[in-house]
Amino acid sequence: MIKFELMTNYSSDTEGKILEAAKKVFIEKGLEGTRMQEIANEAKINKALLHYYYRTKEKLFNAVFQFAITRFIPHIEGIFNSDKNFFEILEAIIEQYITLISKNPFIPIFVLHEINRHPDRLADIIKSAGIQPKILIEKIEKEVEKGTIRPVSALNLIVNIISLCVFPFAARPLIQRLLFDNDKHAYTTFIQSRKTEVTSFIINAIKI
Amino acid sequence: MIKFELMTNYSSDTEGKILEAAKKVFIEKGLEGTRMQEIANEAKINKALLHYYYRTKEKLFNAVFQFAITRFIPHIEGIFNSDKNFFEILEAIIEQYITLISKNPFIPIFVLHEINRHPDRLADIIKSAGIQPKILIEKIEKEVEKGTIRPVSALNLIVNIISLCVFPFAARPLIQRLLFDNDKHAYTTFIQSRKTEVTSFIINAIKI
DNA sequence: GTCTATAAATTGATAGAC
DNA sequence: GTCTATCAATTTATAGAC
Repeated sequence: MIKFELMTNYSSDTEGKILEAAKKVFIEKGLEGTRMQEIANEAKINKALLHYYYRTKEKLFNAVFQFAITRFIPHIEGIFNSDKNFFEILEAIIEQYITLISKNPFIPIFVLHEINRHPDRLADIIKSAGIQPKILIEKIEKEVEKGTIRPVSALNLIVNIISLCVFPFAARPLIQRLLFDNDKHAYTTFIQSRKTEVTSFIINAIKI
Repeated sequence: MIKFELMTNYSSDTEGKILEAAKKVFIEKGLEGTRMQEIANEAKINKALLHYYYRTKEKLFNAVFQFAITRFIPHIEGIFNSDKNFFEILEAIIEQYITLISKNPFIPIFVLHEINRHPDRLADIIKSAGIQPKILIEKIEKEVEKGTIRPVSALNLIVNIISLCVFPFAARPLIQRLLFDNDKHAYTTFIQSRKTEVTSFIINAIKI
């Protein structure tokens, strides 16, 4: 019989409970806004037990931060291996990315805040994550050469795509209050509508 | 002779030094990441003097937060009173907004983080700031009726404009490292290029 | 592994002299 | 108004029993 530890990939159930609790609290409140006691409460264990599994607050935070980065940076490798054309690839990336962040809506503001506080933390993670923006840049420049899209700056286009996908999550309180009279459901519906709205906006901006 | 207090609009020079120091530290490190001692050092005064002018950390923070909000929300009233057409208005808004934030590049991530931590702080400030998104919404919808621009969703267009202007500042460490090999100057040049890049991107996206 | 109790360090805020 | 000294509360981290 398969043990629970193997299924969850944690070496113990308690360790898993701690990490899940830490994710919830750290991502919502940030490194300096989080109290170890609150994580312990969330995990329904004792505070001393946190330090038994993760010796310091810093180490526990690093585990959460690494997780958050993987949810923040879009995974687009698989999409290029399909037989889609450039516009269909764009559509797939945007749809997947907004869907991903919808499931972790606090990730953007958490990551943005923490990398501004400690930019050095990024250096190591970027290497281990193996991010390759060059592939996407070349893809865009090739489309420009082919004449499929306008002669846009590849870097600007990439930043535009990510901006349009991510920013509405980071600015949720502002958008919800100013544009939707603090109506939570209206905001959520709006976000979902952007999967197609952002796609058509970008395609109109770059198509010949 | 005009006194220094009148010129700076502070009731004393010390009060001004404190507020300037508080802006610098709070905006860079956030409410919970800031130590009163650090503000005192920055202002080159004693810690007790902070509490003499602003009784609590919270009150000092509120003063900084209110300032930050005024630098974060674009001021577009004047632009509508000119004889510009819709595309020229768009261009002016984007150019002014990116210029404004370039002068206060840490404001976006500060404001976004703090309004996520304490969304209730927004309610009061929004009222006193007198922001009117309805004017812009109606302006966009009128252009759609006239047939000047595509039938876009006004709310999505507004969010798109702000996203494209603000996000690159909030994500600076990520963009600078991933796309510019951590070259500070390359990033700055890129940001300036966006004044025209974002404008033409949006115009292409919405023009008939 | 898990707990209670407590140490040790940090930090917001105040008292009181000048 | 400005300072030194200190309080009081919070919070990370550890010691030690079970």
